[in-house]
Amino acid sequence: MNIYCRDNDLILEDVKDFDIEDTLECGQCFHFTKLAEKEYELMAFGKYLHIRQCEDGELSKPGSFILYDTSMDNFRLVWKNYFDLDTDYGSIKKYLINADERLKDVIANHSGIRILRQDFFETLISFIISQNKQIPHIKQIVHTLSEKYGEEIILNDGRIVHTFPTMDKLNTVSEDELRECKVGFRVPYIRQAIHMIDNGEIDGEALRTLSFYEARRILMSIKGVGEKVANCVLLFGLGFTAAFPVDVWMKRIMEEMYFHKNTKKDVIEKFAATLFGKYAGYAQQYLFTYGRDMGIGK
DNA sequence: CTCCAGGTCGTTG
DNA sequence: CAACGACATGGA
Repeated sequence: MNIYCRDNDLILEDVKDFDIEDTLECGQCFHFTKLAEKEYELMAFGKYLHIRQCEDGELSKPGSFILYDTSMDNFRLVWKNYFDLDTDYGSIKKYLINADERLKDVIANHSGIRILRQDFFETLISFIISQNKQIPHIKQIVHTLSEKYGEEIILNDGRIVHTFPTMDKLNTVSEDELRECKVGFRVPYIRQAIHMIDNGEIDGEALRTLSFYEARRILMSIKGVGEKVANCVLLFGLGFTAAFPVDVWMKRIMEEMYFHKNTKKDVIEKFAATLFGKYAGYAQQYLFTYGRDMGIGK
């Protein structure tokens, strides 16, 4: 990967295994807006990013991206890690294809997916909201929460965008105010999660140092956080790449590919842990997107 | 109008 | 343990 500045923009060239659309649209994050083909704006870690993936041939090398109005410091501090750009996806793909040859086609379908390394708090709240909701609804609620309680960022053109609210800010929001954001029956879940973080029972940085199962056990002590939501938080918000969230889609896909019969979620999860090991989380995201694309299971 | 959504909880068999 | 309805809200 080559990096250089051009005016106020940052140019990335020769980035392997990265497609901005694959990565943002695969259901792992919710706080972004599509501006045009392969062009997005997004907020994370209190920062705003306008990014465009170049057409092949537009710049001297393929796999090029323009990060508008972004400094090298900002990139190194936030976006490099957010997009997981230090991870070699080539070797991960080899590992997964070695585990099961059929993953070759599954990965080829959306080979530019990367597992975003997102903020713990935002991931936790977003996936508590996600239960029994469709992705567009989740995005809508995350945007509403941000507009009401996030920090303002004033862009160069004068437009105002909002970051996802901090834990301290959401901690001051009443039940009724939360309900106005359309989170419905999840209000007490969100409030309990915030409370447990506020009083120190839950600490994102501390969770990172624990074993996968220990960290998950603690996350699931939050009412409203079950195995699936906990696994999403572990994978997308805490860097546990072995986590394998099994939702309705994954259940259908795994049943179709491996079990050929109705199978319980925890059985599927154990099977995936055995087959895909430390990279189960990556496999999950390739499989999820593949299955959704193919419309597996109606 | 009915059904269901990147689920989880509490209650019954 | 396994099965099942409830839960807010919005879109098909």
